[in-house]
Amino acid sequence: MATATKSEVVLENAMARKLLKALSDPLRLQIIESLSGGERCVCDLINEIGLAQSKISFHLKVLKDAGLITDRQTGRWVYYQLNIDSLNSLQDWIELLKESSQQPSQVCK
Amino acid sequence: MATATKSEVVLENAMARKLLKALSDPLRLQIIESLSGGERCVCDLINEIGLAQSKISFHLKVLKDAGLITDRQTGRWVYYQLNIDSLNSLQDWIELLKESSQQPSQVCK
DNA sequence: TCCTCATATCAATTTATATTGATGTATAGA
DNA sequence: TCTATACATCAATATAAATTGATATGAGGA
Repeated sequence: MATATKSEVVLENAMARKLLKALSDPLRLQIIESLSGGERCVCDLINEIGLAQSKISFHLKVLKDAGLITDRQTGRWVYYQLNIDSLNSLQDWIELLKESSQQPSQVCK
Repeated sequence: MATATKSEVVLENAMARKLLKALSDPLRLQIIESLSGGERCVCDLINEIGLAQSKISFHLKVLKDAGLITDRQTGRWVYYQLNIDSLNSLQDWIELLKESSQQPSQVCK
């Protein structure tokens, strides 16, 4: 059983909000799923996904701002990688949701 | 270590897409977080969240269509509850993402 | 049957988000 | 220093999603 304090829960919620927002776009999910195979440079992502460079770049920024991915530059290339910590946070948040969610309601009348 | 086949992964992705989209709205998250305390009727949600009934109703529908919540009617009241299965699917999807994501990239040149 | 209450739905509008095509910036090599 | 390449950013536009206020549905009680 998880033992998060109230303020931890609030923090988790704020973080989950950002992460889920970033994950709500199909193209961003494609990027995420591609990165789930390991680190990739932007040029590879563009080839793999086959869409405009500015589009990919825009969505990479959204994902990065949300903390879902990290980047590292080497020469002219920028490599992106999934940020495992953010994925763990999301899993934790879901775990907390599940905890007491099966309790029956008060009856309305 | 998870052992999903390729087609299972594709299915997980399609499902994750729907769930994440539904979870991307702040008001829907509020509803979800409220339901994480247990089943609630719409009237309680409206009081708790303090927003227009049509708004709450609209977002409940989105969540229900995505499979995140289930409903049950009793008389004039409708009770909503989190669907644990959907939360489990989401956790599984995240788990798969994490699996080989830390592999280094091929070097570009 | 008529009225009220709980909830759902709808059309019009507003707001948020993504796309496009062009331009900017930094790096590396000639 | 000139050019090409990799990537980021921007302004304009297009698209999608949420909000609003009104109306509809359907259950229960008088």
